[in-house]
Amino acid sequence: MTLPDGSVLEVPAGSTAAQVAERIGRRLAQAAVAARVGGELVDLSTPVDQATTVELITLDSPEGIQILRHSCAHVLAQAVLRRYPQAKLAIGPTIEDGFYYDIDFGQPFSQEEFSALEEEMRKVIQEDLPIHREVHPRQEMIRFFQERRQPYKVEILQEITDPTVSIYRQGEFVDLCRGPHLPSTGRIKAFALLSVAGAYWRGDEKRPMLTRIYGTAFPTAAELQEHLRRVEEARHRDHRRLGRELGLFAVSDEVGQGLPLWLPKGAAIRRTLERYIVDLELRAGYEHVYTPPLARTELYKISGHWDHYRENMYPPMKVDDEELVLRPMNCPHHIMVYKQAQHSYKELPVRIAELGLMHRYERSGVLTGLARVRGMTLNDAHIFCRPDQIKDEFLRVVRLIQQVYQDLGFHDYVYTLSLRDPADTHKFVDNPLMWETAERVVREALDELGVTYRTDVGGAAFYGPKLDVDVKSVAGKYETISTVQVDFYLPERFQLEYIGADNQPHRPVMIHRGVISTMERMTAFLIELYGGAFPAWLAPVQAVVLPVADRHQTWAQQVLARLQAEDLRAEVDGRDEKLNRKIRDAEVQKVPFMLVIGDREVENGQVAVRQRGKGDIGSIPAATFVERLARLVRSRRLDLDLDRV
RNA sequence: GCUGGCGUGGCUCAGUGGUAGAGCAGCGCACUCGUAAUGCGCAGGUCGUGGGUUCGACUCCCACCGCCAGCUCCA
Repeated sequence: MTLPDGSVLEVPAGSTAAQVAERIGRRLAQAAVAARVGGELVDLSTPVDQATTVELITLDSPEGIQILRHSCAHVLAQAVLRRYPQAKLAIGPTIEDGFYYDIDFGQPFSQEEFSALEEEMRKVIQEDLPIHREVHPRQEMIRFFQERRQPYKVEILQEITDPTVSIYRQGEFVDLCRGPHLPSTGRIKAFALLSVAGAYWRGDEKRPMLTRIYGTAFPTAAELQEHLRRVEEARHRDHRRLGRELGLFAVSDEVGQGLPLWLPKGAAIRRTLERYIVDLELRAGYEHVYTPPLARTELYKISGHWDHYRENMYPPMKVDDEELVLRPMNCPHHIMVYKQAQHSYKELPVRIAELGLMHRYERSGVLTGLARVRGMTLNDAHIFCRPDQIKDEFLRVVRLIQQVYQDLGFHDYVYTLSLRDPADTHKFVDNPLMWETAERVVREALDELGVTYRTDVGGAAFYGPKLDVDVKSVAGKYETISTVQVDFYLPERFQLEYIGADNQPHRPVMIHRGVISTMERMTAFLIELYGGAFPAWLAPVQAVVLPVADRHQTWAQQVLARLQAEDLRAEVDGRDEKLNRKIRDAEVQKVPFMLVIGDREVENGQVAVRQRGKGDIGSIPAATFVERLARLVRSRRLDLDLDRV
C-alpha cells in the first residue's frame, strides 16, 4: 500500500490500520486515532490490506479532533444513560469547536447536573472501554433499538435505506453511528460540558423539544483551557457589552424590546457610515430618496407581502378611513417613486436608494442587542432596469460591495447564491420560466466576476434568486451582510413599465440590493470586529485632549476648537483628575489619540500625542497633528499610523 | 414562540425566612498633578412586576415582564 509520503509498505494479509501504524512506528501507533483509506475515514481496527493508500489520522489533524469529540459525545450519552436509564437519545454530532447530544430526558434537565454528569464521564474514560464497530442488518437494529426503548434511533433507522448499518459499542453502551471512533474511551484527555439548551427533534417546531447538551474536547488540558479562555475573551467583544461600556447604544424596557436607542457616540458611528455609503452610492449613480415608514395596507396587498410576510409585520392601525401598517421593507415605496413618471428605455437603469426605516415583528427569542432588532434602517436600493441590463447591474452591485468591504476592513467573506426549490410552489412564486431566466443571468454575472460561490437550493426570496454575501465575524460565524436579489415579480404586480425603442411599453426588472445591511446590524458587526477599537474614521471620538493641570485648560480648548474646525470628533477631558487617570479612561474608551497638554506644549503650541494601544509618540505642533489626523480620517485607513498619511 | 438559566442602586457583583452590602460610576471637599485608576466624605435600592404561603418574604410557591444560551424563524 502507499503512504502519504509516497513510500510503499508491504503488510501481511488481514492487517488492520492499527497494525500498519505499528509497522511505521511506535509513536505513530500511539498517536493514531483513525485512518483514511482510499479517501474514507475508518477505525484503526479496520482491515486495510487491500487498500491502495493509507493515511493515519492523529489528534494533530482537524479530522482527528472531530473523531475525539464525536467519541466524547458517545461518552456523554453513556454517562447520561447510566444516570438516567429512561433517557432517550436522539443525535450527537460534532460541531465547530465541540459537540452536542440531543436527549429526551422526559423531565427538566438543568446545568446544575453537569458536575455529576462530568464525574460519570470521567469514570467511563477511566474504565478505558474499547470502542468496537459492528455491522448488522438494518431490520435487526430496528428491533434492537426498539427493545432498548430508543425511539429516536428507531426513527433514524427507518429512514435509512441501506440494508446494513453500523453501531458502536463501548462497555454496556451501544449507539447507532457511522463512525469512525477512537479505539477506546481512555483516549479522551480533556473535555468539558458547556451549556444546555432546548432543541426541537429534527429541528421541527412541531416535534418534541429535546435537551441539547453542548460540550467540547481537546487533545490536551492546556488546549481546552486555551479554548475556554478564548470563549471568555469573545465575551468582552460582545457588542452588547461594548455598546454599554462605550456608551454607544441602549435598549430600554420602557421603549420596548428590539427598539434600540442610539446614544451620541453610537450615533456618531452610524452617521459616519451613513454619510459614507450615501456618498458612495451617489457617485455610483444611485438617486437617494426619503419615503415614510408607514403605508396603507393596500400597498402590501399589491406587493404580495401581505400574503407572504404578514407574520413578520406589525398589525395594521386604523386612522380615519385608512388602514396603515409599519413597513417591513422599502420596495413598494421605491416602486411608487419609480411610478411617478414615465420612463424611457434610454434613462434606465433607474437606481432608487434610501436609508429606509422599517419595522419587523421578530419573535422575542431572536432579539439580540443591535444585531437583531424590530426597528431598523436598511441601506436599501432598488434598481429598475431592462432585462438586457440585469447582468451589468448585478456586476456593478457586487463590485460596490467589494469596495465597501475593503474600506470597512472585511477580508473573509463568502458568496451564497440562493435558488428556489422547484418542488415548493407554496413558498416560491410559481413561474418556472421567470426563475430559470433569473438564475441563468445571475450565474453568468458571477462567472464573469470570477468569484466562487456556493448555492443554496430553497433559500431564495419568494420573488427571485438572490446572492448573499456572508462576512466572517470575530466569533467565527458567517453573517449575512449584503444581498442582491433579482425580481421579475414585483414589476408585474405593480404593472411597471418603460417605453422601449419600439414606442411600446415594456416591463422592467427590479434588483433589490443591500450593501451595508441595516445600520443596526452593521454597527453591531463593526463593534465586534474591532472590539470597540475602531479605526480613526469610524471612531466616535477620534481624539481626546488631556490638560495636565487647570492652567492648561485654555490651550486645550483651543486645540479642541482646531480639531472641530476640521470636522474631527474630539473632546477635552477637563476633569479634576490626574493625567494617569485620564489616560486610563481614554484607553478604556478606546479613543485613537490622546493629546496631552502641559507646560511645554502650551509654551510651544504643541500637543504630546499618545496613540491608543501604543503609548507616547512624541510632541508635534497642534496644527500638524490636526492636519495629519484629518488626512488619516479622510483616507479611511484602518491603522493609526500618523506618519504614513 | 419553545427549552434551560438569570433578574439585588447607573454598572459589576456579594448576601440571607427576622431592620439590605461592596467596588466602580455620581455628588462634595482637598490635592494642580507629565503617559493606564489621588485621598477623604456624602448620597443612592418598594431586591423586575403582580399575586400567594407565613407572625414575618429580597429569600419559598404561582403568573407575568425582561435579559442570557440555544432551538425555530428570517424577503
